[in-house]
Amino acid sequence: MIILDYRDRRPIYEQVVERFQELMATGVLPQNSQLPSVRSLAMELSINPNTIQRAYAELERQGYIYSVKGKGSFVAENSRIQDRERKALLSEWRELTQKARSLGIERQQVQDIIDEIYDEGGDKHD
Amino acid sequence: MIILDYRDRRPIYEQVVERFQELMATGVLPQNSQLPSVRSLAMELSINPNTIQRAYAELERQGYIYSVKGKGSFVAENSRIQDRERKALLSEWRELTQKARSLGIERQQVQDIIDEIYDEGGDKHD
DNA sequence: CAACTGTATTAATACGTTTAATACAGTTAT
DNA sequence: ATAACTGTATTAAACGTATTAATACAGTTG
Repeated sequence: MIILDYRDRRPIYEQVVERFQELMATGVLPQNSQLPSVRSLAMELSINPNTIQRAYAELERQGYIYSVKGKGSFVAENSRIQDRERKALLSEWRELTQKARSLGIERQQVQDIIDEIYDEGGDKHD
Repeated sequence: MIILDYRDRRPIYEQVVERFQELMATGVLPQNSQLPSVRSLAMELSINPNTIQRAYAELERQGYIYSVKGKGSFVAENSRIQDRERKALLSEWRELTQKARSLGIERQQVQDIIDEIYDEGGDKHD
């Protein structure tokens, strides 16, 4: 479920945060479903529990999960999460598109990529 | 010309590298034009010359500039630079677009942003 | 020769991440 | 109640990297 990339320069806890955000945004982790415990996930990834602790604390701070002492950590209300993720991504996407234009990339070129991705592209929708 | 963002978590030398790449890719710094000297730029940004030295070394390693002892540092052949920048950006753009689709963002929505940017958008072309 | 250029090197400092080792608090099943 | 889970908090050490500092050397230019 979680894969660490040690060549990635970003800290581990941040990779964990981002990965869980993806899993929640895509619905793989449904609302109120339980995350692995701090200690078990640390064991599984062969890292220190404190690092997972930090990742979970960050996820909770951002409203992605809620934690209950003695019980565990759970996915927060999903609709909000997906909405937030989409907005963040679209904002990033807009920036990058503007940069593309400023670099003189033709409209047709980005158009082709969109067609490619949205026509045949990866996984099916319902 | 160069602005440092100390809230940015990336190292200073990397910000300098990226900023110069932009200036070269957009043609603000034409081929063979001279970059500010290591010491003068360090002075201007109120940072250590070694940091600029590192940024320039990285730019040279990546083929963006060439340096001549006693003379200065200069922008390398520009066509290659712009080509490389475009390819790098398009690759990043494709990835982000795929992520958008996987998050369930509609084709029309990204289409609208493209239209917005490429129709009215920022600066004029020739 | 003076005043610029780039380049190299060594040391010290600072900072953030991660680990380690605990401890405490709440839940659950036996 | 006790063992075995959960989350949470804290302190210290280790480690890597970025940055600064202080030089030194080499080449160019007027």
